[in-house]
Amino acid sequence: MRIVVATCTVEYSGRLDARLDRARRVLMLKADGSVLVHADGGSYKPLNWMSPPCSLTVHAADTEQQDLGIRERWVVQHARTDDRLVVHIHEIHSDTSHELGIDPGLVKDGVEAHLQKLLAEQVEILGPGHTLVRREYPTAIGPVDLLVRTPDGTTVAIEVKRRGEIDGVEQLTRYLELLNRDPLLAPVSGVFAAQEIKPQARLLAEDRGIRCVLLDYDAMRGVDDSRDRLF
Amino acid sequence: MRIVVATCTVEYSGRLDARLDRARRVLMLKADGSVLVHADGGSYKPLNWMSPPCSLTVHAADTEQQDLGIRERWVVQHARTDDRLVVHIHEIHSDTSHELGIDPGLVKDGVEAHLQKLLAEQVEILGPGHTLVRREYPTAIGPVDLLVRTPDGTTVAIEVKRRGEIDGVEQLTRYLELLNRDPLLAPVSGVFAAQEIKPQARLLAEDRGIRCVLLDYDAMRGVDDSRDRLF
DNA sequence: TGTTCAATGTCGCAA
DNA sequence: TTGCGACGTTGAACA
Repeated sequence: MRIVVATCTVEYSGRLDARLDRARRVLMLKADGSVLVHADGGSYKPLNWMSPPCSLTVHAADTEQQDLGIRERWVVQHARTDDRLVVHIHEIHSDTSHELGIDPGLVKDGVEAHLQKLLAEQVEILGPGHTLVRREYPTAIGPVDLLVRTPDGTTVAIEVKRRGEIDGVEQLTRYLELLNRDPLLAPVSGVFAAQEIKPQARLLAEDRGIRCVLLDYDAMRGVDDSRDRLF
Repeated sequence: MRIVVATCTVEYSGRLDARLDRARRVLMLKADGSVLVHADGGSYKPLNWMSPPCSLTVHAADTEQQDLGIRERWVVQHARTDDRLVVHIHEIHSDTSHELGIDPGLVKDGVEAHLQKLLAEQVEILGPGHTLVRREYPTAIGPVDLLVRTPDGTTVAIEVKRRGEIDGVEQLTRYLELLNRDPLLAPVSGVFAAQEIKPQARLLAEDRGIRCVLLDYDAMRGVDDSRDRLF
């Protein structure tokens, strides 16, 4: 990893054209050839960047560029697409390199897949006597998260989300429309299950006869843990 | 902007829980308090981070932590939410600070708006005798990209996208539903026009009687260029 | 390799 | 502030 603090201008062309006027910035050059241009603010997203696979070539400035105060011209070319980043180096304030080695990587807990798995195992959260038909029930427009049967034999399609918003309700609505065309399944009702449900999503869901269920991840995980201890 | 190269472990808790085991990484501390944890690979996204507004407090390691080889404990707390990032510093390899000033920011030039403009000018792409009613035709739920009339007088609502996905079909469906309530316009048919249409989006569109049209951006731009030369 | 869907998405605009 | 759509989305899982 090489880190350069430099006064520079940057041009990107590829999926769009964009440019950064002259200013002091941090350039992060990673071992895989990728380049990040960061300012002292904004979020984690760089102002501009090139993703791997790509390669950096450094050119000395020609006379005309030198007259403009440019010392070097860095061209970062993507390996497969015609995306290209050009950095004009006016002045280098710092230039250091560091060996980092391979990172062990991020370990995550609490994503949607976990929620879905836990709910599949604790399907009685939806109501007494509910049984799981299957997870990821396939349809022509994609898999339904969970398909469940109630004690009276009704089929229920369940959409699981971490955060329930309108697009999740739309998604479930599409599934329900499709599933209800199947005479072997119909009538299929819907449940929108999430850790958090936005008011507008709840409104839309209930307007369409879809039941909303709030999930308590910690409690569900607690049940899961205690089962682990039992068996 | 402070840049620290350190051997560290990192823990995040907030919208989910995540942890990074001990390794050498780059920590970028921005002027607004935000922190980025970068490895020597991946893309522009950090392994872990905290977005502003947030604040960093540094604690000396207690005896137990010192025994584990930890020298400092950095706590980055988000100002409004309970998102928190904890960095355990085992060893600092480099620690530098740089004044960058305020960045003039990125100047962009978009593509999607251009596609819409080109199609408005070349509306015959949709079929012979088609004429433009107007671009950005206003409705209660937002403007329709293009409204067009066929030779037999039928009205057509067109949604233009660079990449046609399910969201775009949903959007057009909502417009069509609304437009078809207007007795002066109805019946209004729909066209989903994009440089690229995903199979599932095409399936959904056609199921709803919406025609799909692939746009050739380069060809359309070519026509535009040759017109520029003519007139 | 291509497609689909989640994401600590982030970002920007408008009501 | 919230909602909504676009993004050079990125990233991962799966066919």
